[in-house]
Amino acid sequence: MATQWDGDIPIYVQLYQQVIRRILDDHLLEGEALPSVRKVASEYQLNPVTVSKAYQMLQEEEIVEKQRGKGLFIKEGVKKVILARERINFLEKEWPVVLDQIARLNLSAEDLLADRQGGK
Amino acid sequence: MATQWDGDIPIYVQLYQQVIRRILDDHLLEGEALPSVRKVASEYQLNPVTVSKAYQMLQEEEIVEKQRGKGLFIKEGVKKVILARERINFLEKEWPVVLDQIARLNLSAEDLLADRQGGK
DNA sequence: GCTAGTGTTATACATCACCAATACACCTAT
DNA sequence: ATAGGTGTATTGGTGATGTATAACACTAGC
Repeated sequence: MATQWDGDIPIYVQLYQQVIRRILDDHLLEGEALPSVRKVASEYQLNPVTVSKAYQMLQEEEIVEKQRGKGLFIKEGVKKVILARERINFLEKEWPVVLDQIARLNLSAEDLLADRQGGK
Repeated sequence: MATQWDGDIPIYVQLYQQVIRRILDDHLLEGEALPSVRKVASEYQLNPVTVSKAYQMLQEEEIVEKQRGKGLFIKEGVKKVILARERINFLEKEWPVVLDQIARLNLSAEDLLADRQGGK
């Protein structure tokens, strides 16, 4: 889905982030298998090892489980954990920086949040 | 002021960003000289060439002007230009990504605006 | 003229992250 | 057993980053 890569971020990190996003968006469901490294690699014109590197991050974080010779599977109950973790990370790390920038640019966070559409 | 460097971003880019921020925050004023490369280098334990690299970016963007043998000086009228440029960049590139993430994490305006400090 | 201050350039160097090519180990089905 | 599907360990190349060192050209003050 990432039409192009952000040259400032390693591709395998972007792939990792994509999986996280797809889990949160219910495009990847718990219990499902990740697309194979070779499939992703051919889809994006990458080396399978590059994809594997992204998948290793997911294993280290216990988001995904390896079944030898079969593939990687999304663990049960993981969406909830990711959601909680990402919320904390966003609120503590990313959002304060954004707020700083908003203030520096003399913009209003209230206005920006109010102006979004489809918000509920 | 950056107590530590963000390992994911080249130091010279962070130095560049710092100058931009200091101009917007009125810590660096139009007409003023930038601190010399050697001073900054010694302050942060860096190589002068690394600092120079940041200063070159500022020259290429016409934010700063070289006076041979004297130093680099912030051009007049530049704050306004930077502010406009940064606003556009923020609204078109950064903010949409932030909004996406906010939606994905089901965060509300209350969550985001609750207890921030220094608000005006 | 001399000295000390500007930024810049050139060279060499070490290090590291990134990514690709290859080969390997494993599982499953036929 | 063979073929085709998993992920991955290894190796090597490339480029970016930052340092070290030195030299250069210019300005300012004495």
